[in-house]
Amino acid sequence: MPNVKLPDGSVRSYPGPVTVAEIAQSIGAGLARAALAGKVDGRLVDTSFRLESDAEVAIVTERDPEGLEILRHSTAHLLAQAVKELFPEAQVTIGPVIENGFYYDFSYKRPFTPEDLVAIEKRMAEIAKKDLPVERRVMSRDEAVAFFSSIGEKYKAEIIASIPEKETISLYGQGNWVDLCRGPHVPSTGKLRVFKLMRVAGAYWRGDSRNEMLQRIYGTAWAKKEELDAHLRMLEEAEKRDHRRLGTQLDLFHMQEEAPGLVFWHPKGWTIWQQVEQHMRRVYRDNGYLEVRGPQILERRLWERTGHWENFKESMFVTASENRDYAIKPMNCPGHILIYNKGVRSYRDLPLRYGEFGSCHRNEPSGALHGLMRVRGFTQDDGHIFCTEDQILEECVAFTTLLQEVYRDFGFSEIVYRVATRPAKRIGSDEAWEKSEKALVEALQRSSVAFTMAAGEGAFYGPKIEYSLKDGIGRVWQCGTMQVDFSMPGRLGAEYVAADNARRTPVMLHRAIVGSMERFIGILIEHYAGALPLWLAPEQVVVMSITERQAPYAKRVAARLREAGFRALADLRNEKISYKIREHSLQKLPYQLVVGDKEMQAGNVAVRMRGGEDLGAMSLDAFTARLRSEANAR
RNA sequence: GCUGGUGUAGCUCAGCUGGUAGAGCAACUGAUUCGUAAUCAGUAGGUCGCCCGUUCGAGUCGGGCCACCAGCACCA
Repeated sequence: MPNVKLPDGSVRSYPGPVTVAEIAQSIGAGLARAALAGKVDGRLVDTSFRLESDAEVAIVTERDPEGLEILRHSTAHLLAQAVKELFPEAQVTIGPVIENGFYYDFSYKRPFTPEDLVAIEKRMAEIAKKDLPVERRVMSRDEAVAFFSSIGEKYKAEIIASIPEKETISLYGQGNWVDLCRGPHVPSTGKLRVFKLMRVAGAYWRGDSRNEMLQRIYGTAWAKKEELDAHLRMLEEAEKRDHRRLGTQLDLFHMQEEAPGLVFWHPKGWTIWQQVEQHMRRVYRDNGYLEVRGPQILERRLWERTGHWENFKESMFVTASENRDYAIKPMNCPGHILIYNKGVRSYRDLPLRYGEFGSCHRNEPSGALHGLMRVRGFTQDDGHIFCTEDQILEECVAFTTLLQEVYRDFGFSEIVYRVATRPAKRIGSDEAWEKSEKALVEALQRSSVAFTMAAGEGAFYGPKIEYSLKDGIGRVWQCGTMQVDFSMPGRLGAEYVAADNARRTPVMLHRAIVGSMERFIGILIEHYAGALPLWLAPEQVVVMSITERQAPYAKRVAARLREAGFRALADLRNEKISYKIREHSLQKLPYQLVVGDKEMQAGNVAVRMRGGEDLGAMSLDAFTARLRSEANAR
């Protein structure tokens, strides 16, 4: 006689064992219809789940986040069923839920085409309409392996065979289609109404590039049609913000075949770069960093000593001269150690902080290249802090604070923190790893921020904190990093004289805030959809004459703005004012000044802001004061 | 690197079954001198990604390569 406690605190008693569906029905017919699953004592179950004893029960509907996930998961099954009906020879593998949707991987003799997708989606809708009941059953592991082998699903059999022997396996069936699955699932296919297949792409079996490549079909699924439409609109919006597209439209940079993965910065793009670089240079200066500059090319033997040759020689650009081999630097730290090594360092000099806008080249695989986001030639705001073990914590805390300030300057308020720990392929002692991982964790705890652990994702020479920022449309970009390195200073012979006059090896901290300048500018472009804030905008003000009569005045106004330190230009073309406004609006200039006879006579400018707001006429001094305060505010 | 797709004027794109290229915008010239998101007219602009092949003839068909796009793998 189970007593069921509902989320509102009320308790209902049932005469005997009762299913989640029956509980929903007893509460109301509407809830019974909406029920997708149940939550019994915090555990998600099917609506067919039968309670034998007292429990806390919640009915999960599409309004719950878990409900949406179940909907998506069941839609992945629906996809697999449709594919098997249309292409019986296809083999199923896995079909998990991902952000905004799901995918399912298939093995098939040929790739699926866009036309196939249309047919599959149609079949999915047909199956959903039949409202087939979804039924769960359990088997022992060996039975399940035998079952999937018997129906020719060798990938499924392989997955199940890797599950521990004792576990029971749940299967879900709808119509004449059965899949291995932990569940839960919706009670019937009729619950699946709002979905859309998005694309096909290759994906390796079990995520390993040595394995066979499968066909992955991506889809999206939602509770309501309006949500799907909103999602599709968001994708369109993201496409409009694409930095590659805006880079062309706003004439910021370009890339071309002769230099894959390398950037040609145009005058306007380079102006943005300079704003970012000058800002970061101020950050170095104001926080105890000394700016340095190392050479682009260093001898191969040096990279052998650092361990990079062994780990990354495939992705280093190499060159030779006379009898010696060189590599174009893929990172700046060895150069900084060589600078450190010139001269005897005392413990009194530590922490010693070097910063460089270091230009690096890495021969990234062709398939990885992506606009400014993944390039072969990039520039890091790379800093290295030489310190003692006792100073690590303090430096990490200070760096985290600094990074938060810089991200705020650039307009990013949300930061995601992760600590990446020792990978399988690594150098250095376990004690050193232990100690440095601890220091990173403690630094974040001291900074009072929430963080997650990423086991095995550290660099080969040390663990790291990864700092990611969230952009204007919610995407997360990893930019900043703080890495402890107990190995490289020793490998390159760095040392300092301690208080007891002994020679010790310093710890090196690798740190970056914006990371790659190229990528960060790409992120800025997308974050602001090209409409950069005043201090970053490549062109800040345009002065537009209405007729030729105001040309000399417009020129003078633009010149005075430039003298005041702003990036101003004059548009004196013989075009209608509305034409000029349209052009400069498309170029996303923050301010447009209209000067006609009225303004010229009064010595004023008529101010139009980006977005169309008309601020009316004001004196040039008043306008300059406004610009100054806006630019300083960041 | 792997799977699939794409590559035509500065940009966006059209060009059916092979018969030596077309539009809009931009550019240039002229007219217009105009008050808050496109004035009118004219002109010029292309080794159709590159190489090889099939053919009387290739932007179009076949092969190879390159680059880009999506995803996977990778990312010191």
